Amino acid sequence: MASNQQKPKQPDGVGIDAENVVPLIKGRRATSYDVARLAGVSQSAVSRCFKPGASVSQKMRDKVMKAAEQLEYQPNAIARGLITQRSNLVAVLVSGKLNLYYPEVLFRLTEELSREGLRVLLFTVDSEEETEDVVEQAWQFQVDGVISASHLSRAQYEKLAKREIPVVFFNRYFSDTPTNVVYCDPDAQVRELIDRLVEFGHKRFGLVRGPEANMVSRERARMVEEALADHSLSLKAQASGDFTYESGASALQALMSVKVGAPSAVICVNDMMAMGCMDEARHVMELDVPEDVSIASFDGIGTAQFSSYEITTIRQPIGRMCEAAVDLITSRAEKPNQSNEKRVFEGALIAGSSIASAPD
Amino acid sequence: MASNQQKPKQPDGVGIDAENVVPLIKGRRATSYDVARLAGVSQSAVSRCFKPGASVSQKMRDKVMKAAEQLEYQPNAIARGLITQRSNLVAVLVSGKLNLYYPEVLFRLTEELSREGLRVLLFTVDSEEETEDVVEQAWQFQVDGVISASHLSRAQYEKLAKREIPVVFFNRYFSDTPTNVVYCDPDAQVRELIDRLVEFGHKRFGLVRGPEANMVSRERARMVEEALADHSLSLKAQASGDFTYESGASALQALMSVKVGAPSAVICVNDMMAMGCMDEARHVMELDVPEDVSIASFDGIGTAQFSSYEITTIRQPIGRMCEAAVDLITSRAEKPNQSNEKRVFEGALIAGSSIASAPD
DNA sequence: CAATAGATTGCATTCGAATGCAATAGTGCT
DNA sequence: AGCACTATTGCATTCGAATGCAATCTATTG
Repeated sequence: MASNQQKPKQPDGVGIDAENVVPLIKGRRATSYDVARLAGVSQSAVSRCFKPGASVSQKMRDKVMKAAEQLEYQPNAIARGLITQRSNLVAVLVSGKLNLYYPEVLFRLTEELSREGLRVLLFTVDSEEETEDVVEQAWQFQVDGVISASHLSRAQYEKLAKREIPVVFFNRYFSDTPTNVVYCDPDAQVRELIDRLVEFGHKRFGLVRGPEANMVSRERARMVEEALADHSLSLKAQASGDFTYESGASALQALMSVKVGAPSAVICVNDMMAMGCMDEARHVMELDVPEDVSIASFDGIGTAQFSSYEITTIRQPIGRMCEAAVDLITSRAEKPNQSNEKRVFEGALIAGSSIASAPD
Repeated sequence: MASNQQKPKQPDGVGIDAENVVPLIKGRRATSYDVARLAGVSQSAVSRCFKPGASVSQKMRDKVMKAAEQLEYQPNAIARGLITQRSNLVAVLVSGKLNLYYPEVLFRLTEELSREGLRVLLFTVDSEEETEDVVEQAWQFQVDGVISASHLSRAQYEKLAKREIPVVFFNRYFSDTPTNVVYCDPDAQVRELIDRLVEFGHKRFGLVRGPEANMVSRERARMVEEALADHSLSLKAQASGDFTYESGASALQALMSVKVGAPSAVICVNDMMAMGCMDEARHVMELDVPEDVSIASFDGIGTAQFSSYEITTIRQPIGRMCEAAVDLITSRAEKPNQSNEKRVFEGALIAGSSIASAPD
């Protein structure tokens, strides 16, 4: 062991701290053995000094730390991961599409994870087909958990579950399979929003959905329809997009291109499409928002509150949701057999300037 | 070796493919030894089957692959990293601030890296002080390279360089230390932009900078000043922000709050601040853009082209820059001793609707 | 001062895959 | 069939840190 490097002729005696200063070969990392040799202790002692809560005397700790500093030693996370079976990596799956919701979630998650000593292994996923590759990669890297804010096919989810890798779904879930979920339920706020719009005299509602396969979109759409039904109203027009700005713009065209009875209020299932709608209305169709058409949506991303938009929207408490997601991961990483948990958060209706009384 | 699990009473003979179907204990990963046992071959054979270009017969490959599939075996990237000294991880440093330039770069980099079989270890860094931690983490994980689109202190850079970890600076560099750099040089487009503004009759220019310590901001500001000097003009007002929307909005207030001689054209060193300026002008100060004040900037992010903004800006070829960054990393990971390289790209002037003739 | 519990330390092994080297199998040719 | 090569395969070791267990040291108590 530790017989790499031509040994610098060291006396057999346990020369504490002798001139063992290994002439660090350029580019070669110092290992725990190097530190041990320099400090005149065993490798296990070095290992223990870097493990919080291990039984080490102060004298030992000082000696080792001094040597470690001299050699710029840092424990090798790869080797540690191999033996401990914990990589300290968490795979985070987001969509690569231009939907600014994702960066907000991603950066927040990164922050929260790093607070727990976990690093983010980032994957962008834009379709179910891609999930196979991603899951395989995550598995290869022995990630301690997976947080998915994007697609994750059921088959791949089950592969992870079977392998006992904690998975947390961020604002999405399978309706028929229990999983760990962090979810924002905007039901109450949807009612509040629709109430308000109805008070404003709106009767013709349009909806811009996401892809049919998307659960968040379906749920939000369902809530809108139910809230309308409470007022004995129903959707007059629908269109769908893919959560991007551009698709929101086209959707508005579709909704408004009817001869008569175009909606006076349009609800989009996310902010990004609402921004597209609003711009299309104002700058292409020359409609006033909110005078000619009211627009409201979901998410509460920063951009949608820029003063060009000020969209009335139902905000997700992203910060608390990210904390919860990380908490679910860490607790499951420690005790793998915990049952699934669903943490639900309320939304918050943000009053912007994108809704107003219905035109006559 | 491989003597975990109660051995299922297996005959000593080299039973090729006998009933060695290890009853995979739930949660335990299959290792190359498990596959080897089931296929009746050696562990090294399994390893070779998963190494592209290794010398393996077709018969062997079939046997191993069949067994691997049965056990859902995937090589363990951690163990592989330990022995090969390559982790296939690349640390990417971006700013966590709400500047939408970063997500664009990040997602694009992720895509390009994954094309090369590399994974992104994400770090958000918002100040020089944070870089120490980040570099230490990156080092612990034995990353194959670091791409920094955010802060990275010189001391930390040198630590990485000394350890022969390839580092690529994305659109930033130290003026006095050679490094690997991918950079967009907008010099020609700045001249073009200023020419155009001068033709439009502008004489009073304002500039919104970033933090003084930031190189990109300094360079862009210098180019603007030089281009103005070519027309015997100089800046009439300056303000600075931190690249965010909000700071752009405040900056505009500062620039315009003079009694007389407020600038008729404002250049921002990034799009995000330009969006803030524009919104502040239009929605708070009730100025028309571009009639009362022209606004132009740098970066060319998607959001700045939404029809509420359509900012005239100098776009960076982010796609090609990301490709270049990845290329620099991979080539250095293979041959560590290559000299530093700086790849410079031209910008492109995007004509938006945010500039017009100077008001009288 | 001896005895004993408790705190430290070192030894030896382990994690899972890659690889140099030696052994073996397979091929082509005369 | 015999020989010379080349293509495959297996053996044994390695990467760097963590950890159970045994050995040693320290402190406390009678």
